[in-house]
Amino acid sequence: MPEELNPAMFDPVCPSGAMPFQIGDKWTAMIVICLEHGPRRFGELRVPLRAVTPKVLTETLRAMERDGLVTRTAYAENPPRVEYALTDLGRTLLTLIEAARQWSRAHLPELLAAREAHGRPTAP
Amino acid sequence: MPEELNPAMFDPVCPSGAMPFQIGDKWTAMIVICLEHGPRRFGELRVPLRAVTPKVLTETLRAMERDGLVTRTAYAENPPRVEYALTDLGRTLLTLIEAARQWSRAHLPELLAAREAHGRPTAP
DNA sequence: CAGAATCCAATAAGATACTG
DNA sequence: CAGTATCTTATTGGATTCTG
Repeated sequence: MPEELNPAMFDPVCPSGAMPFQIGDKWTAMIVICLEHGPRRFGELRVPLRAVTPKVLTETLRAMERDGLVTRTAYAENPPRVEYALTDLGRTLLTLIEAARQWSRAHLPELLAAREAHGRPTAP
Repeated sequence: MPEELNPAMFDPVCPSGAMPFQIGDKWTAMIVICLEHGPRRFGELRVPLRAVTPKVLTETLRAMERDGLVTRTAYAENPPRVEYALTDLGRTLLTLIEAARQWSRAHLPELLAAREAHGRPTAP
């Protein structure tokens, strides 16, 4: 069973917002990363993804389920418990995410520098 | 000097719209691919990208220029001529694009099948 | 706990027309 | 040719509130 998710996993210092690519929609890649080491409950995902409203998180998870990237398992308990897990297909995205991360480590600083340099001349 | 760009390069049969990832904004990856084998003029890019309005194409190219992905060279001629070319940084995106294409070849059919299967039960 | 329902704001993008 | 200028629309995402 996996450890608890680090609340600061996707903090602003993590430049995921500046990356020039996106897997699925805005939160898909982060969800995949959260599920990498085992299933997670809805509330668990909300910890590192506290910037996402439950509505959007639900929408994203439903879309991922529809695309065969995650499974949703609801246990008939009280209080309710729902677990999300990566499918084999969803797991294949990890390779791509890792490639994106490697690109970022290697080249994102250069991109951001270029953005800075071009941002200044047009700034008021 | 490169051949002319194939107008059908990104036709609807090309599932780029269904891919669960995106490099830059909507048209960035296609522009990178168009520039892979050498510089291209604005009008040349409009051939395979005829679904893009000049406004959006300009915006995308400007953003890419700002991020150091392409260079823009305007020749003081009449009629005017402008050429866009990949920078070294822009060229590094080709690796990532190729990774995305490989993922698609390997797994996109499965994703689309899952989407089909889940789409039917909820359809009215 | 795991969401559903409703409403709203921001952004992206397309249509259209015009110009140095 | 290579854009610019407006305008309008569509899509996302977020805020807020409520519930089985």
